[in-house]
Amino acid sequence: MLSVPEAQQRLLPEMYPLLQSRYRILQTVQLMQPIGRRTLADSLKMTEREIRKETDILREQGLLDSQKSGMVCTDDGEVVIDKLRALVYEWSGLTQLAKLLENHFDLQHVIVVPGDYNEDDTILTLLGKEAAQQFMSTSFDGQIVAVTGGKSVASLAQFLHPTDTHNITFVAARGGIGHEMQMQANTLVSTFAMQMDAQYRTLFLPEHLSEQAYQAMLTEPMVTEMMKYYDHANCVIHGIGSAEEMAVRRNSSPEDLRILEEKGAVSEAFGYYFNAEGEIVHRIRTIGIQFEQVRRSKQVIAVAAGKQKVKAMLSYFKVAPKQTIFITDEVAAKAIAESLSS
Amino acid sequence: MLSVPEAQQRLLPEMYPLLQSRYRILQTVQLMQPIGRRTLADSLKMTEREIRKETDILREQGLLDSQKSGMVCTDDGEVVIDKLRALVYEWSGLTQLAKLLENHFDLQHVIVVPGDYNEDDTILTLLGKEAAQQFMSTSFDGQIVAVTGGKSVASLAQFLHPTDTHNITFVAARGGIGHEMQMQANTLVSTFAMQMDAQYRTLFLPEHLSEQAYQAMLTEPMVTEMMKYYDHANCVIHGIGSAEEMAVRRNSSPEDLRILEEKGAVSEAFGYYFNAEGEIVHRIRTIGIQFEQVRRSKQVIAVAAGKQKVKAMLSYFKVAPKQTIFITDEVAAKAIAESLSS
DNA sequence: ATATAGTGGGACGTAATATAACCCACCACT
DNA sequence: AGTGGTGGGTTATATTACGTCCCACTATAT
Repeated sequence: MLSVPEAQQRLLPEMYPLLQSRYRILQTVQLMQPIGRRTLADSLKMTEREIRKETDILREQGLLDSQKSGMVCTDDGEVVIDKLRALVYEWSGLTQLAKLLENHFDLQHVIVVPGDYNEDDTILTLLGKEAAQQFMSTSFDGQIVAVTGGKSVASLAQFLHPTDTHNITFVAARGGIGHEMQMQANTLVSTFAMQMDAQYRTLFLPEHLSEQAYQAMLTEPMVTEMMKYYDHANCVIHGIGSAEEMAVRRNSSPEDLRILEEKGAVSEAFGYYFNAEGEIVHRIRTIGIQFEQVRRSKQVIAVAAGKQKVKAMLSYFKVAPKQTIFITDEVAAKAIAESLSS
Repeated sequence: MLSVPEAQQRLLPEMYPLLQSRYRILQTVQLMQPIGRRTLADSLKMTEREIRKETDILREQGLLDSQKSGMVCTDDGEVVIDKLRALVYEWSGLTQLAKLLENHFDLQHVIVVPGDYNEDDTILTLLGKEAAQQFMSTSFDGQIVAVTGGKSVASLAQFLHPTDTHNITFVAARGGIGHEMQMQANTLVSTFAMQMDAQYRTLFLPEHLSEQAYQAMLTEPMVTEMMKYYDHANCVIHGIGSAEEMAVRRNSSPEDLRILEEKGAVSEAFGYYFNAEGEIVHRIRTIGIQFEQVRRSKQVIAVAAGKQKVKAMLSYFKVAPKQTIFITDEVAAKAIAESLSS
């Protein structure tokens, strides 16, 4: 039997793509407000005219407001976005995709965000929004949150805000001093903490330690303190990297690169490298959270998107903790689904 | 707070008239199938091109099928029509209109069908469909149904079909031999009975009897039998006429016409004439069901539509039995609502 | 058997609309 | 004070929608 929305879609087939595109526009305005026509058109890979036509209608409907500084989403607009999210995701097959991944990888929850991470600038923002929402909706007093680096994890920052929970502590999941300060764990924990009026602990350490230096560090007070935090972490927020990409970004030694290639490393997460079968084949020699500690954590939020990371995801999720909440984009999810069915 | 359909409508305001017109087309095809583009266009007062565009889409969606003899509604199409009826009526404000009349006239149920009885040929069919549905859904074994004449009542015929109830008897609510055989009570009861595999009783009598003839008739066996039926009628299906119209159609005597005008007759139902206050001011002198017998009937179905009958409706419903189910068209309902608010 | 009214599909010139690419005055930052 | 981004306006052009016929066919009624 047909449901009413199905019947409606049957009678008005052209409604579906229209709704989807208009929803996307309104959603993007909400995320990037205030924003102008041209910037919006660039961001969504649409023509200025198309944007103009749709925004005119949205403005007429009172979902959008045009100010001197650009277009902003009205309160009504936000309500509409919230109300229709489930419907749009359902129609786009995103819910089904999510369920598929959820079952296959045996994860707690999977959220698939519409669009292509590589094509659309707003996807990263969407990922962050969903992830932040997931995190905040389950946060509790005295929570200890381990956070890794990376663009995906960084995307949460703008959506974190103080909740009625207190005494949350963000800790950098790994020590490190890198080039891209903006994306580093140490930077992120301080940003996150600031957004949420919470505490944070950083760990500034060289990325690659010699065996002696490593052993020496283990007894340092600041390190033992961090280890204690790692042991009591209630939540881990992390990204998933493709092995090559990560190794290059960390400008690993030629020796390390050789080892990684030799051992068939495909994915990386919290300093561990996994091969295609999900086995740990290497670990960055630095202070950081242990995989076992991640496994014991009550909640794990994994954020990763983009087609280029599909292989890495397929590898890592062979061993990922079951309590993981995974947030990704449509393109990656579809690619995963395809590789599973073939 | 906004509901999902409301939010949808907010985001896609142009969807509403489109849905409405497309629904109307599909509905009309169902009622008049097989039907061609041009006939359909004439019937709906639309251009052929518009009909063509919409039917092309409907055909593509598998809701319609084009045969040599014309377009027909597929099974899927009928399902879609059923599923969306409530939604379309709701959006058109028909449900609200119906509730308004229901409350004001204190009736059991009011159904308002979209469109203008005078403009659109399909409205009569729609009225009949709804009325027939109401009747059949409440029919029971051994039911005695009194039926009057008129186009509105006749419209039920094509939608009546055998149900799992037995021993239904249709009886002509009034005796009569008129010109328009197709619309006469005697003709209708036989048609209704044939459609439903039921019994029927007719009463062929002159319309206007002299006092002596009337008194003589009362003792006739066929008349007394009918009287007994009237007394046990469980259901009355009738139309509502405007007084002038009816009097003319029945080519009443100049004397009667004078009396009617003098007494301010506005509406007519089962041979009774009512003035604007709903008081009985006249009665056709012929054998027929008594108003008191109608009042005692378990169910009363009144069918009447068209702007020209609004005054009559306003008059009759001042005294209509509370168990009446009233089926009318949008234009009439709106006119009534307006006259109530002013 | 034949006439006729009605059918779906096709075609075409025209009218209406959408489109892309600008310009402009203005504002908020830097 | 400069500069990049903003919404609004405009215009020639491309595209689509539209109304209106024509055609071959068929089912029904005469």
